[in-house]
Formats: sequence, structure tokens, C-alpha cells
Amino acid sequence: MPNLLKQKNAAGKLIEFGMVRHVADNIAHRDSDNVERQSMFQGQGKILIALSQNDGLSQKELATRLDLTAQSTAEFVNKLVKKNLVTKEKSTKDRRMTIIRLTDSGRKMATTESSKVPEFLNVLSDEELDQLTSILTKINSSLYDEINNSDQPTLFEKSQQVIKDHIRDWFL
Amino acid sequence: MPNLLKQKNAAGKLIEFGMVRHVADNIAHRDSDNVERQSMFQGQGKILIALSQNDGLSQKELATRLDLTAQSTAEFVNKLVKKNLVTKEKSTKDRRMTIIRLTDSGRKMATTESSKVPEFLNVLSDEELDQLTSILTKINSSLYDEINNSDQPTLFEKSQQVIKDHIRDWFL
DNA sequence: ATTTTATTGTAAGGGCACCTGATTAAATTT
DNA sequence: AAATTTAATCAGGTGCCCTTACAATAAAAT
Repeated sequence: MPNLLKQKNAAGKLIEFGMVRHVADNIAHRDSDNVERQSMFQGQGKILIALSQNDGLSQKELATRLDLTAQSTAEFVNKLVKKNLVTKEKSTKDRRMTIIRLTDSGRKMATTESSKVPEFLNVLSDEELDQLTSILTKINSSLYDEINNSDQPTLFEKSQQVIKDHIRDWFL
Repeated sequence: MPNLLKQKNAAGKLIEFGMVRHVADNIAHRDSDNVERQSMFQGQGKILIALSQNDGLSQKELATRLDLTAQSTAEFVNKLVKKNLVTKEKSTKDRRMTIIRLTDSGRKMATTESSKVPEFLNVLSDEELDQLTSILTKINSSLYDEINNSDQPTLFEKSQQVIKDHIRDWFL
């Protein structure tokens, strides 16, 4: 049974981290091409990530993997097409399907943008980095459990797969 | 000079944390009153937090402190009024100004909602909690520095003040 | 060959966080 | 008293994520 005060301290720091990071992100992207603003956790970003792991998926496949409706998927894909991050192309095998592929700049966005090691990790020592990694590993698996035990059990595998694949990919 | 591999590991975990937490949050709030969904870092949430630290501010004051336009502020305040989280009242001293105050439920939201210790901290030992707190302290102050050294130096004090006041407030 | 099912697309709408521009009303300057 | 500055508002717009409803096309099943 962990100490409540210690938990509160950590929780406070975590909130502070979220807030201050949000502010810092805003500043960093303030005048950049507005493309890079979106979070990689949802909408268009999610699609980019899924494609960077597995290019040439159909819209349906994307929707299934990312737990989005077909319509949302279509919307995001179209937006990405407009930004030249992705291309659409009718499948020759099944002419109902549309195959989505990353463009060069799309691939670049999906990888470089998310694989950037944040500046703030520079202030940590090797030991602290190890501690942080080990702590986050615990936290993450606890969160996976939470997702797993929810009423959307399938969501578990989906998110875990996409996320882990992505992470594994870029840091190996 | 820290080990790059260790940095990448930590960065990966951090990204994973962000993603999986986002998914978990979505599940948790899937059918809840839609009120609690918003992040406390922006928009309406920001205003709630600022007021919980310092109730009875004018709209102008809020806009200044939170670095929002008067119009955005008005919009968020009006939305909060509709949700009964906040009240508007003309100042008697300067009848141009509108004083914004938290209602009881507004105050409750601002405090309880954000002072909830997340479940996932339960999986950490006391020692790990201390480590996490100390690591986040370093990271946060590094982020504050980054904000401070940006081209919007005033934003630094604003955000730091609002954030720190809020954190200090609820966990003491 | 006709019905059913799958994949996409289109239309419309809701909620969110912002923003600019123009206007009103009250206070302050001159 | 007249001009100006200030606080707030109205109108309208952008972009984001996400939903429901419906139509079109192509493949699969009967």
C-alpha cells in the first residue's frame, strides 16, 4: 500500500508536466506549417503512424485497426491527401477498395516527427533515464490492463499492437 | 552526456504512455457527462483552473493571464455558464467589466477533477514514486526554461504562475 | 440473374479550441 | 463636452475529431 502523499506528489508533477509541455509545444509549433501541430495519438496522426508501420493499407483496414468509423477514416485520409502526406489509389484486385500509401513527406512526418527525442530528456542522467523507463513500463502495462478490462476488449489488442509496433519500429 | 540509447528508450516509453493513456481516457470517459472530457490545459479547463486559484477575476484579467483573446475568453466563459460551472456579474465599480466566479460545482470540478490521483500510480512503489517525482521535477523545470527562452518571454511567467499555483493549491 | 454484403463516398451536424473584424457601452483623457 | 481608450459582445471563420444517415459501386452468395 503506497504512501498517499507520495502518490499525490507524483500526480501533481504529472499534471504539471502535461500542462507545461502543452504550453511548450504550443510555442514550438506556433508559426510552423500548422501541419505538425496535430497529436500523433488520434485522427490524422494515428493514420500516419499506422501507415508508417504498414504501408498500403485499405481504408477499411485502417478503420478497423485504428477503431475509427469508415467515415472518419475517409475524412482524415482526404485531409492527408490535401497535405500531400498520403496517396489514394484504387485496388486492381478488388475495385471497391482504396489503397492508401504514404508519400515521401508523409513517411518523413510519421517517423522524424515522432521519433524526435525531446529536449527535456537531456537533463536526466543515465540512471534517471533507466528509472524513468522502468517506471513508465509499469505504468503503461497497467494502462493496457485497464483498457483490456474495459467493455471494449478488442480495443486492447488494436491499440497495443499499433502503439507497440510503432515504438519498436523507430527506436530499434 | 547521457547515453543516446537510454534516451531513446525513455522517449519511446513516453510516447507510448501518451498514446495508451489517451486510449484509456477515451474509454473511461466514453459515456460520461461529456463535461469532464476536456483537458485542463486549454480552453474552458484553463479558465476553471485560473479561477480556482483566484476567483472573481474579470474577463479581461482572465484573457491576459491565460494568453487568450477577449473573444475566446468570452466564448469559454459563456460555455461554462451554460454548464453552471461559473457565473457572470457586472462589476459595480467599473460597469464595463464582468466578474467571473466559480459556482460550487465549478469549484468542485476544478479541484476534484484534477486532483484525482490516477489509478496507474498504484502500481508504483514508494521508492518509484519518489524517483518519478524527482525526475518530473527536473523535466518540468527544463520545460519552463524552454518556455522562458522562447520569443514569448511573458508567456513564461503567465503559464508558470497559473500552473504552479494550481498544483501547489490542490496537493497541500 | 437477382439479392445481399462490403467498401467508399457524400452530406450534414455537433462539439471542441482558437482567431479576426466590426460594434456597443462605459470610463478616461484632453 | 468631445475624443479616445477600454471591456465586452456579435458575427463569422478555420481547423480539429467524431457521428448518423444515405447513396453508389463492386464483389459474393443465392
